[in-house]
Amino acid sequence: MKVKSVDIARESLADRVRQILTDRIVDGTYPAGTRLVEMQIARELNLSQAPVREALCALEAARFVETEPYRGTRVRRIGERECREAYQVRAVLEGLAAELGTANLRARLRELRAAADATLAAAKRGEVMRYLHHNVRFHQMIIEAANNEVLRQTWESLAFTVGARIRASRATGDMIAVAKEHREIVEAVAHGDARAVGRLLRRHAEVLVEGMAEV
Amino acid sequence: MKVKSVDIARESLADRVRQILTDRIVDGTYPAGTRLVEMQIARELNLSQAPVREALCALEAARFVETEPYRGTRVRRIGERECREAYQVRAVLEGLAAELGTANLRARLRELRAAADATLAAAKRGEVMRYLHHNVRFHQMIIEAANNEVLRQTWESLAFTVGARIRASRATGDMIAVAKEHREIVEAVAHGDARAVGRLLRRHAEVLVEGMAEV
DNA sequence: AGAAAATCGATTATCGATAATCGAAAATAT
DNA sequence: ATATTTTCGATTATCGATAATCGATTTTCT
Repeated sequence: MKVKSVDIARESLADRVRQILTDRIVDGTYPAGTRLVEMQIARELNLSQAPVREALCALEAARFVETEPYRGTRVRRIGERECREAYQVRAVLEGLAAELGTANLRARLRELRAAADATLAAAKRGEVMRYLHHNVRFHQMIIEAANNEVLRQTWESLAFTVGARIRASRATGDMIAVAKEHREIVEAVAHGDARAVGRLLRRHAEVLVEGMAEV
Repeated sequence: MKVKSVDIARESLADRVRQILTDRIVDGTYPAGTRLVEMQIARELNLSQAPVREALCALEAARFVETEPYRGTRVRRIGERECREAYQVRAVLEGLAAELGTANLRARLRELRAAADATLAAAKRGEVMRYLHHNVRFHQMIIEAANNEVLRQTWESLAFTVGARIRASRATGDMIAVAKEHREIVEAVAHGDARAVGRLLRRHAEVLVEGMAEV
């Protein structure tokens, strides 16, 4: 009988490689522009080129990296323009989410308000990472309330574009102002005013776009 | 001096495979649920497993197919619900495009109107394929006018979900009604009324959702 | 010296073969 | 006869090696 080492591996090697590379890109170990050389990574992780290549293929699809034929793969660089564009798209997606999901959201009002409060609290204390965490959570709740899987995935596909830029720019400028807007949004949800929620979310994203500095 | 044969092959094998498989999925050669066996395809095209596998990876990312570890890949089946969801998302994307791009669009009003007219003409003659073609073209023009690359790509990523369902359901019900709405939209563009264009487009997509029958 | 051509090292793209895994069918046990 | 285990064929996942291509460097020619 074969004993599976510890069976931590229910996933394929390629999946694990993908996860590792994703982490490194997100946490800044591989900054924008870094070349990802297949055999280098393969040797480091003690495996062959194939699973690495597959992981890179997935990362390219998620637009984390760019690949040119015979020229290799590098971590994608996200410009101010692209980030602005992504914010505009996200804004309407969240606006839609609001109109679809305000009713559901109202049922979980307590939770939503908690997220908003946590965001504000972190902002006031200047705890950037915590602030970002709760901020994401707040928006995520809104998206999930819409109960529209296509919407959720589409929204998530923009997360990297937006997130990378935020981290890069350290644009934590007016965290407090942003967090306060969350409370406004919570109030609109409490009143069940879907249109208002949508409008606030769209404006919310627009403000963030304005507040973005060039790097 | 090197003469590049005819440079028909500037793309990798994997790219070509991807194109071939995409075509077959879109044109119905591989209906939903069809298994895509790597070595089978490789033998048919006289190449090894690797490029086929890479192509499948790309198709999975585009959500044309689904892959389960050690269980293979099959053409994705798109349900009524998912299609409805995709339409809702598309609707707000086009609404955004309208508000961003109505000014640009106005400059190309003649072209837009031509597309709308062609759609209506095809609808009246019952030429389904031509109708679909011009219909897509019309919406594409609106998206492109917005001059927002993230928006364009996001919109395009929904094309399969929506298109597959349309072909499957043969839901050509009220082509004429749809085409007539296009003319309304053209008029709003002519007046430069971005808000109205946005509203019309959102309603436009909603109507299509209603008109969708279960298969 | 300066431009064109040949060479070279590094890396990707592809190949052919093997290992791992799955589902179903066959064999065995109760 | 039914339930459990074993075997088997098919297919995916991974490997190691080779071919193709690229950019830079060196060489050659004028």
